[in-house]
Amino acid sequence: MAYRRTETVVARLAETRERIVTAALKLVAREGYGGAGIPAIAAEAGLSTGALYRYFPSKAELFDEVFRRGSQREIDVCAEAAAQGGRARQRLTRVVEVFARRALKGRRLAYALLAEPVDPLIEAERLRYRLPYRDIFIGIIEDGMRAGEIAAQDALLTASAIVGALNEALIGPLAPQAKKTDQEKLINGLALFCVQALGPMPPRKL
Amino acid sequence: MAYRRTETVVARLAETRERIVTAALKLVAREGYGGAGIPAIAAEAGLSTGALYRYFPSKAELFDEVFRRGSQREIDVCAEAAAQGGRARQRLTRVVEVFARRALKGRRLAYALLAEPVDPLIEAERLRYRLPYRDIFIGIIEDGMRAGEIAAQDALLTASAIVGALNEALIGPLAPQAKKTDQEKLINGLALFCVQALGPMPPRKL
DNA sequence: CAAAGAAGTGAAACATGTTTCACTTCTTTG
DNA sequence: CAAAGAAGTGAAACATGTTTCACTTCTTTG
Repeated sequence: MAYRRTETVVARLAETRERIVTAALKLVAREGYGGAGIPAIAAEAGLSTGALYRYFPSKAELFDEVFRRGSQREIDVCAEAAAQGGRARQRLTRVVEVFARRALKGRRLAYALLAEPVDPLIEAERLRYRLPYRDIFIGIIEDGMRAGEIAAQDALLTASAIVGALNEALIGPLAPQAKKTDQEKLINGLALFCVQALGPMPPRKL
Repeated sequence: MAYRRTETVVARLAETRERIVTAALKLVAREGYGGAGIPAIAAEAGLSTGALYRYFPSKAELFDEVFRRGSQREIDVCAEAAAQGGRARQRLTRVVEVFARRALKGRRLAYALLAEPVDPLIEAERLRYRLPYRDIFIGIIEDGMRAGEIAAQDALLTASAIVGALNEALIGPLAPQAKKTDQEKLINGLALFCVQALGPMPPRKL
């Protein structure tokens, strides 16, 4: 045998793979899906179209990773906000504020991740990355019910509705052609909406 | 001149046009967008692919009408539910119940109209038909604020969030592969969510 | 540095639709 | 029923990407 993947090569391969994902994310964040075709991504990553296919077997699989990468940080930050203790309503408020504030800061990418029309094939991947948010809310709601802070309810339903409410209310302001809105007002309004949707504090059991 | 569009012909043309829209709606409702390509729609309407293009200059324009047709009835029913008087919270509850109940009854079509991944080109058309719902909610909220029934708030924000909450909470149950859920519980849960999100009754002004 | 095995190239092939167009059929009129 | 104008046909052309592949370049080993 005359060739073996040496450590250096393996490292470079990993680095190239990484560069592809980064390039895709960059293009999506800058130009949306229109500017993020395979040849453009390959070029941005500094390699040929054909070579890209040594790293990802299809565009769908590449974008699975792109979404994971793009979403993971946001999800982590939200999860952290949720984990910081306090009562259910406080935690929910924190998460909503963090989520909305960050989305409004990285608008173009947030728009692509949440709402920009995209190929059906890829849409399926994107949809998957809503679930972690929903699960964060489910956790908060269940804790709140257990602690008697919020009335008994279907946590899955409430959590899904909150996710939908956040996304839909943000789509307008996130859209590339949106005129700028008062962000703090929007964030506070959204947090209030979500907290109120949980319903009033239930009467204390004796 | 040897040919003139006679009334009969005009009527038949209108009828054919109508048949195209109906065929498209039928295919979408039965098989989703995968089964609703131009040739399939033409065949279902009983004419050739080429002929269809005498009635609609492009697929996007055809689907604009398809969505209008598919949504208009629902929008009308919701608008009617909103118009039936009562206080803001009652009206909101009625609209949410009507909307959700009807969506759950015509599941496949509702799924296609609300959530099924679709070509970006067509997605843009579909998005447009969310606005009427939002506007219905805006009307209710503004009436409620004027009447002092609900606290001052950004009606656009609240209405958007409600639309998003309804859609997202329904997507799961509407998806073709969903296991069946307790519909009445879902409907009531959604209505409660939305009403509570409006916030508590404001203190009466003296 | 020759041999072997991978990785990289980029033009061409493919895939998957939508849309067009040369031709045919139908409808109307005188 | 001939002439004229539309409507209808459906195979072919187009459009718009993604994906492949014959070939080249690079890396490693003995």
